[in-house]
Amino acid sequence: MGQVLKEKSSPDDNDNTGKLSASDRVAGAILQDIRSGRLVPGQHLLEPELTSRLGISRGSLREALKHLAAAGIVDLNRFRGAYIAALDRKSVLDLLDTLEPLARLAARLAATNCPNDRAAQRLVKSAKVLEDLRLSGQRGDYLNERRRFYDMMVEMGGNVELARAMPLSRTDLFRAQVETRQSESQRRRHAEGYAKIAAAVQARDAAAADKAVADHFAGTRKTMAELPAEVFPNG
Amino acid sequence: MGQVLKEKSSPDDNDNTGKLSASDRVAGAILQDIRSGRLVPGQHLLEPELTSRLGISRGSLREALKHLAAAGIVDLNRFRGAYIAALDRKSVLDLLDTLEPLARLAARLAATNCPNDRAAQRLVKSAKVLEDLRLSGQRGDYLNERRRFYDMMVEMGGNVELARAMPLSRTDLFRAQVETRQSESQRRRHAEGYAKIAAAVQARDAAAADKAVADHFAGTRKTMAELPAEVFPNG
DNA sequence: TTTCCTGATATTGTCTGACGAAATCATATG
DNA sequence: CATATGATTTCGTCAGACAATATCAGGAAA
Repeated sequence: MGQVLKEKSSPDDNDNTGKLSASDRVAGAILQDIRSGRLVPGQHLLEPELTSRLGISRGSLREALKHLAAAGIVDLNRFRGAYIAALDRKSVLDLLDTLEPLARLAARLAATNCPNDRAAQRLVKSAKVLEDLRLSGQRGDYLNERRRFYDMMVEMGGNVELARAMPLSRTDLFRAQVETRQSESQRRRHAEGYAKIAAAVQARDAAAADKAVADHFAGTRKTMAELPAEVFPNG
Repeated sequence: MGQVLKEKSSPDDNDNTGKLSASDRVAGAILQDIRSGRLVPGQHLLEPELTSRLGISRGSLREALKHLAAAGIVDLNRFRGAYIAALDRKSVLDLLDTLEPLARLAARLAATNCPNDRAAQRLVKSAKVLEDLRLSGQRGDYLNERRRFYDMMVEMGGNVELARAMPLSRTDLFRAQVETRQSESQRRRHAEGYAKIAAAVQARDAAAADKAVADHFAGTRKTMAELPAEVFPNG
């Protein structure tokens, strides 16, 4: 699944009442722990540890793990358990190639279909928050806000299928791997990318939004090329 | 989530031994039943019926349903159970907008990175099989071969993340809705689209492959516009 | 010492049974 | 006919059990 994992009630939630099932809470908690750094890519998830820590039964936990596996967040190995997925360099570049056309579509749609000025302003605000968190905030806060930025942009575009297909949770995963290894200038480049995207959307300029996303991805590819091999599994 | 649901052992399978878990077998069986028409969009899936028919426990079934829900194949409603997802007209058009850039990327990659002639020939062969099945075959056979075509093309391109992100299972879903309502000419247009894509890939012409996919999607949009409202839920 | 085999332990995959919560259905009542 | 009420169904979740498999520790052999 493209993914389709959010923690709060959202269009793709499994229930419409606002109450989350146990497995959804668990899936959200694991995602949150990945963004915050509590769980790291490659880490082995033990059922006994998780069930006791989260206070749920094995059945609910296993449902959550199936959900996360479908989203590519964890790898399930028969009789060996669940591991937080770890992306090697090729997978990261493949993921960027895959995400880019979807993100560009999202940006074009947001610029075209932006329902009102308040929505665009929220996007700009989110970009500003990212700029602030880049310096002051915790790592998890930055990644949470980044996710919020994408979710908002997709929602503004009004294409419900896009929200499903965009592999944002998987991107969170590689961001979590990379986040602590970036230089200040790389971090700045990243945060500024969102500001430019938001500005283009606010200006209702679809072509500029498309280009802003393309530039943003080019910057990310540059950063990936600059990172040392130890950041990725298998050299 | 893009999807990530295959029935046989495949790159995204949860085990590397070739043996499938019970929940994966169930998920595959449900997908197959959708393609073959045994299960129709909107249908309510009852746990007691499925556990007895498939001979598995409720726990395994629920794991499978979580997996399918993450892929957008079933809707899970708290205390109301699982329903085969049904796409209204807007969702179908949104899905086409989302899938198109990914399919074009897949075609370009396949044309560029096609490892050997045999692979390209298999793609052409698959397109021919589709042309045959269009007339003679069962509905499920056509949709299965169509899925195989996409899987092959993606694999030829060598981008593993693309396989995850492409919402092919969700497309199966809307194909299953639409398949029996198409005219002969619409069906022919669809099958011929694959032949043109395969030819461009075989010629190693990325630009032509990209255009062939774009044309194919344009044809599908046309077909969607021609279909009557009763094909889709909610008019 | 190093390597290989073997058994003990740990972990997962799966099933069964149970119970409360919520939805659905049938019936009675106005 | 509409509505309220109780019975039934179905789901969400848990606890416990057992088999299959992987992992690890310790001993035997080179």
